[in-house]
Amino acid sequence: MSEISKAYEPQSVEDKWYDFWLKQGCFTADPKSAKPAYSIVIPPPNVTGMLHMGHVLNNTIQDILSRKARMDGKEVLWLPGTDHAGIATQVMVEKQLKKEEKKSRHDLGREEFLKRVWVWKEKHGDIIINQLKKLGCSCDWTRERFTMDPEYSRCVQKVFVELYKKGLIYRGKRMVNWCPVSQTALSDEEVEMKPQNGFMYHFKVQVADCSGAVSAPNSAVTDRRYNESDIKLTDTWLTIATTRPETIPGDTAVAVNPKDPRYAALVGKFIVRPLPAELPLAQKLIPIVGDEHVDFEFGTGVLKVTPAHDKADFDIGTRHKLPLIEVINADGTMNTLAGGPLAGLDRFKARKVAVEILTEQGVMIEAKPYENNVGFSQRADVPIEPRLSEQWFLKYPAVPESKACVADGRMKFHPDRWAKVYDHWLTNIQDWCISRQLWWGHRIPVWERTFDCFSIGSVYTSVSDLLSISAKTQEFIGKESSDVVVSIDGKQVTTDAKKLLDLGLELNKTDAEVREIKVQVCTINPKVISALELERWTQDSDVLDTWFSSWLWPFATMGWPENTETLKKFYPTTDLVTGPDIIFFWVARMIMAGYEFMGEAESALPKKFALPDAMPFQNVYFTGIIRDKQGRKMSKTLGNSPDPLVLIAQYGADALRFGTMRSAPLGQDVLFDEKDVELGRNFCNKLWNACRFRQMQGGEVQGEIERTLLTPDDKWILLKLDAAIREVTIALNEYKFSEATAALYKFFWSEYCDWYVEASKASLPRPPAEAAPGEAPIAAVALSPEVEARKANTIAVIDFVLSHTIRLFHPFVPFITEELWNGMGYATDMPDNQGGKTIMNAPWPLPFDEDFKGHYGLDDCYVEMTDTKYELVRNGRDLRRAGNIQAAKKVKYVFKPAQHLTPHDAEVIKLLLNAESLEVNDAYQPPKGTPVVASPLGELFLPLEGLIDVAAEKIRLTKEVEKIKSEIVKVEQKLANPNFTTKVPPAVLAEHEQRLVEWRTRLAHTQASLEALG
RNA sequence: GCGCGGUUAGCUCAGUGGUAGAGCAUUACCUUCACACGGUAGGGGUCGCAGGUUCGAAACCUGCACCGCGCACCA
Repeated sequence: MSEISKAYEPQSVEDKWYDFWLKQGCFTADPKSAKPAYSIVIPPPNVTGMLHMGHVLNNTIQDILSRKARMDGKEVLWLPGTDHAGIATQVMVEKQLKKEEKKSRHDLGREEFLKRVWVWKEKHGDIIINQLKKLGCSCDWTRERFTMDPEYSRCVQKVFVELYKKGLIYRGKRMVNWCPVSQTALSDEEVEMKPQNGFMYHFKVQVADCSGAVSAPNSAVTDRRYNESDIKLTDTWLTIATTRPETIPGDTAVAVNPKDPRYAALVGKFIVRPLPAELPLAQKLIPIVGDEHVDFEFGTGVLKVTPAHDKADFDIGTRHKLPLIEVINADGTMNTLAGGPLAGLDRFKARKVAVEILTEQGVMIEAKPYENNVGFSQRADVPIEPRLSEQWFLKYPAVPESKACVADGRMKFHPDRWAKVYDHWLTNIQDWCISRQLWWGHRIPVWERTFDCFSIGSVYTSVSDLLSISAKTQEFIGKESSDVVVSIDGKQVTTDAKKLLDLGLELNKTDAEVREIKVQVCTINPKVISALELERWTQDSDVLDTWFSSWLWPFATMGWPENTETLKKFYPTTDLVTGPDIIFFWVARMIMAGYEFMGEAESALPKKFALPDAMPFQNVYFTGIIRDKQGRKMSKTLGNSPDPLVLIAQYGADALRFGTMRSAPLGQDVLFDEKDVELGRNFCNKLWNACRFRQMQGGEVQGEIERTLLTPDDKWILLKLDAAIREVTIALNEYKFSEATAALYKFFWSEYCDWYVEASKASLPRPPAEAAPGEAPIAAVALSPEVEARKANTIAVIDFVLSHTIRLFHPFVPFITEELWNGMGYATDMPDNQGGKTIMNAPWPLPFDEDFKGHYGLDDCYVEMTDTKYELVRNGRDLRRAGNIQAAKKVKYVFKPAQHLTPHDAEVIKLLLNAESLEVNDAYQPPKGTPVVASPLGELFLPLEGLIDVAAEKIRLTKEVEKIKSEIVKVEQKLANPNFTTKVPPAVLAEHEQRLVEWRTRLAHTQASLEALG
């Protein structure tokens, strides 16, 4: 800090120190260190992502925790990385491909397309990482991970094999949430319910009797064997309510509640389905079934059942063995089974057309505007389509352990109300659909081949034979059979099973129709894989949900499945900082994965990982969600999200960090306002200038404080510093970041700058004024030894306070504090690993112990005494108003002390009053009308010789008197109440009595001031 | 429907039973030699409503209203 600019300029400071920290390896965690470990894994941002305010909030908190831990002497690992964001990344590259080459991914083919994704990743994947660096994040970049790194991929696939082997992963045909835009299945968590304004359509259908009909349960509707002649249309019509008339062609029944007196008798009869209109009557007939699911209060009490396109209807269909008719394609268009006019139309267009057809038929009764909740694909923002398809599912592992660790408080959530949400989700947990019909992601490590049932036992005799694996590989499999899991028609078999014949026949003898069996091999063993591929086995084409890789993040990033030094040192991690919006997506799943793969929870893995408690982190801090000033969520479409990098360029990273922290209370959403960042900048500037003031006093860092020379003001600020250290430390321990910043702000601005710095000027003789141009330089005035000593001691106090303050601030505003730490010379006295090189490992300030306080005479009475002095000053300044005197104008005060006043205190009061002089006069007789304030220290007069507006001042003081009187009445009433005086704790009683005395004193003082005005 | 937050100064928010607070905004004055990204002094609140507990409630309890969120959903 050789050149001290008048205002802090972050641009010239931030990059310099970040480079320095990197070069010095300050962020690199050493697993061999003897220091206690502290670790955090970053919530990996999407590799396609750009830094937004949510990242700023989240990562600033992680950085504060990491930096604080380093100063606490911990060995810190903050492990960074990105995730591959399956859908988002694939869509982004597809868009680029379309734009630049007018091609789809199918034009390129899977392999070539994936090459393009990697090219994109190499080119743009580190954008967000570099942005995090701009923010000052002290991540160990040497350990940066990406969820598609080869080692990471192996972890994901290994985990898949393990879970497959345990029977927790299975493939099944289920109703899933289908996104017609991305054309993939989604998990339940990726579906967001949104209220939609639509219509509730009421239409009528005619009831038919069909006495001779056979409702063939398992046949497709087109195979129905009704005789047209057996069908008797009745006069009864039923009204059905639906929001989705386009699915009518997929209806295979109408359901009523069997207890509903209106309809119970109709169960067993049929209705004529109005769509597709062109079908012959016999094919339009669908049964009326009785099902308890139907709520007869709702709609008309008659429910159309579309088992292929609705989850609840699917269940009804299963109960009544209804056929399924799929009428909607994977892309959301209608297929030919939907009927001529609808076929080929988009589902929403088809809805309109269906309504038109029904209207033409004269069966449409009404369309009421209706708001209902529709599931939307979170990613593509279109309504999802429930769809029957074959997908991979996971039965969640280690659920009881995961529930217990949070419920019994071993893992703490901050704020803890999220524990309830977490528990509720785990209690109602459904199997996780983990397969995605995408190309970008971890391919499912399952190979499949279909065999003719009759060749089993004749051509193939054993499982390994079936796998057509050479003798050499067979041996390998024999050794590492845990690597290879084989299923035949979904049932796991052992690889060394010799009795394939029995196995195969047993599997198939129940159904003569089945002529083929499916054999699955789940493995990540490359030798086995190459053998399989040679034999035309095909790998499952699906990839895994991105969260199926990020749930392994806390240990897969640390070298698992090897038992690495890093894992030993840093797992389980200490804190996790994330948003509550991914509590199910990520947090809950990581906990389950931790128990499953790192702990004793029935893991098939080597016991080297069997940690007594394998939960992946001890504390989870849930941030709020950043909103704009109007409380709206920040979003790209609204354009209400400021670009953090623009803010950093404009105000500095420290300003952004401090401002964000100050306005982010624990667990509450944050309404972001650029004003907050401005506040941060102003704060940094204040810090800068306070240090600048110290620099202007000249001289080296003063390490030694001479206790005999301490003034009451010195003791006051040291005690305030002690309090600030306590407050900030406690706040950080409780994850109350806004409280910590508020405490720092108050201490530094309102106590140190506003009072101490000003008071200290009494001990710091002004440096000689600059000579005006053309004049001879003014010679420095020699100071007396006493004054020199006092000056040096004051500077020592300033250096002490600043060197502590800067450290307290470091986790919040790392750049400016590093600049000041070095620039002010506070680093020079310290050992290299204790702050000598960088403030990053300077020790975190500790509250003063009793010895320290005793040595320096830091008694709490100095706080009270000095507060009284400052209160007198505040009142004295207020006197200027009576004379309408400008703040800058120097005026003469007279002080009539009530007790001994040291010359130093008199000087301090004079300075703080910005007085031309302060005459201390025991015998002062003020002229009538002289404004005065009284305090326990004495009376302070501002002789104005008739300048004051007596009337206005009287009014003000009279109001003041009234206010004080009312306060006195309040306290008196309390004290007069025997209920109060007998029941209240003595301390509170004493406090009230004391307060009454104080108010009475104030009353006397104010009345004296009033009388003085005549 | 179930659950969870919130409601305090114009705005954003602290405040876990004992004198209602901060920042911003605002008013007046001030470029005084660390800082106008600053200083000094001020104005501004029956703490959402109604009950209850208590000597005492912004805080604890009950109910209600409104705002927001999550989960589950009825076609």
